[in-house]
Amino acid sequence: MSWTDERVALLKKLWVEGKSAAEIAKMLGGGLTRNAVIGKAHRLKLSNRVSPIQQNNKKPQAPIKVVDVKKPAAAKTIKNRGSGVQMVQLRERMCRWPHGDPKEPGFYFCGDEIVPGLPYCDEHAKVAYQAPSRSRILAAEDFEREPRPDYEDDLKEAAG
DNA sequence: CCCTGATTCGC
DNA sequence: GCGAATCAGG
Repeated sequence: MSWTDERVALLKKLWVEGKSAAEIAKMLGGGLTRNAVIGKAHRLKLSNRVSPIQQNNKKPQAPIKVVDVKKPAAAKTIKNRGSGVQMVQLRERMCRWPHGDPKEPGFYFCGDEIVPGLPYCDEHAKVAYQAPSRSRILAAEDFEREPRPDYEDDLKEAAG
């Protein structure tokens, strides 16, 4: 793949919209890497997007104030694990165990490494799946044989 | 360790 | 011109 007019146009558009280089690379496809995108953006002199590092000038989007995320005692009650992550930085492999009220500014997720197949880290998985019913044990054995991404039912069941 | 953009430099 | 490697920072 090369930089056709269309792809350059799309690059410009997305870049200006504030998408990250990695995101743009994926959207453009063709096996482009974020480096390629950045490099191209550079040559196009699109670099007016202030990198997070150079100076922390005004960002184009919402400033997402990280309001003083003090780790509540509850966080350490379970264990001193989980660095505590904001929703925006939550990744696929991060524990989704919530801390605090989602309506409150200091809300965050555990963020620790998850147990494969579960939305939680090992510690929180224990809490979430306490005293498993017989059916759950069977289900658990199931995704030990094969990873099962659709754990939504378990979430509902555990919550309810 | 996950991420961000910036820069360099051989191709 | 291109982009991987590297750098510098969150």
